[in-house]
Amino acid sequence: MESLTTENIKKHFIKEIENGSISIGQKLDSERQLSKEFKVSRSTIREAIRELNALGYLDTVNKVGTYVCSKYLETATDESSLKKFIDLAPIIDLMEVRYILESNFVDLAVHRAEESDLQKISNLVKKMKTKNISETDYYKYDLEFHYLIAKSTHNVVIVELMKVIRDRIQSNRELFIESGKQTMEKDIALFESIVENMKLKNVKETKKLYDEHLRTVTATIKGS
Amino acid sequence: MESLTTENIKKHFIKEIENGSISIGQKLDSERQLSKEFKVSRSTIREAIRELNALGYLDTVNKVGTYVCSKYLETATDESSLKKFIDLAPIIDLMEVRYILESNFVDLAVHRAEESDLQKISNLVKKMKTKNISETDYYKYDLEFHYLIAKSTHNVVIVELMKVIRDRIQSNRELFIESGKQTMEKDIALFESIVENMKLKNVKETKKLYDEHLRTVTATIKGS
DNA sequence: TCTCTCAATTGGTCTGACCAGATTGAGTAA
DNA sequence: TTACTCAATCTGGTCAGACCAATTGAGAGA
Repeated sequence: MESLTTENIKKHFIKEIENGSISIGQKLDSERQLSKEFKVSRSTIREAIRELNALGYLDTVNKVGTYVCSKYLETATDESSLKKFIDLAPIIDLMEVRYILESNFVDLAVHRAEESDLQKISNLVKKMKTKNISETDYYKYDLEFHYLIAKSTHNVVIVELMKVIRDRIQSNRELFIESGKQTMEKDIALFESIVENMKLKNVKETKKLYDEHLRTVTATIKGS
Repeated sequence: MESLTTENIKKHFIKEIENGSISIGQKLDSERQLSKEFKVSRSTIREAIRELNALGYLDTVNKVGTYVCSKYLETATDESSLKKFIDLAPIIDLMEVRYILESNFVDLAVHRAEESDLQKISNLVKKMKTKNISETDYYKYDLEFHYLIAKSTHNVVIVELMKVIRDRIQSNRELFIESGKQTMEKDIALFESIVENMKLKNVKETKKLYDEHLRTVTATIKGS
């Protein structure tokens, strides 16, 4: 048998992961173990794992182990892929997509929201209410609210898209019009209603309220 | 000075490349040389280089050297970065997003479709009609149809998303159920009506027809 | 049964070595 | 001077064995 190269090992794992032989979240054997199994040195294994990390297939945790990436999005995203694309896209086009996505995934969110999701959203809204927050802070919380709703869909594509869209908006804050205290308070009340309706699994009402808020938000791009 | 980690080295090079301190095509020092410069072991340097290769920043040629990747700038803007993300996403999640997008951007498409867009769509439908095409070919044409509709929105984010979604579906064809001659013919008739209604700028009817087709399409994922 | 302790395990890094192909430059032949 | 040859050198790829610090899990002790 010919000896294996880093490239061979890499391809082997990609194949295994893509056809499902290794399932998402599964922990791989340790590097030392793998080097025995493949009869190569630990460095060869490590270099293959490094690449697969960069490619988003694996996620290695220091002193713990290497896992098939369930949250590959986080790793694959922040350096290269999706973010770069979103960051370069015209903000108008992006907001259009955002509106389409958000106004349509809200019902998925209601259906699939777990207790923990609702809890997080509740806590966020509470934070917005109790403190006399600044508009800048409010802005962040607002985006976070939308992101948490996205997370409740438990659809990784939606989550990841919303994450990078959120980041893009945050870093282009100057393009958006300030909300003003009045809108802020009105929105927070809206958030409360939304959470309550989500808890009651009241899809229709949640959707209506969410859409109302969305229209406010997306109408605040300067000059459009 | 604290000692450098693979992560540090990686970030260092990314920064240098992105701000242009290292120019494209330039050859890096040898691994042994770099390990001296950064005062780390060669393995650390190698692992950083491995990642940067996977991320598309560097290109290493066996026994020759490592070069700053000329492909880097190209890939940053085009779809390949996005592609990586889409290709890794669970197909179910992706189809959900696809459905949300498509069923909602169709009205944008009707509004914004230019003469040339309509022409292209027309031609495609004609091709599907006249020839006695195989199911495999039909499959491609179908995806192309959806893609052309997306293009008519003139929203680059939508176009890019649909492009990579289309490619992903095409390469995972086995996951979808064959349509059968009957569905095929029915669909082609549907396509014709859609084009005609687009030409008439009849948003409501187009949307209705398109949605009808979409439901057929997205219901054909095996085991869902 | 529960808590705490500690040794085994894990990934990250280091050193130093060998291989085989690529590069280069000095010396030879024209 | 010019063209060619070929060996010394350099390169990335791989290997073996070592140490570190954080994590983890099983066994000791309550």
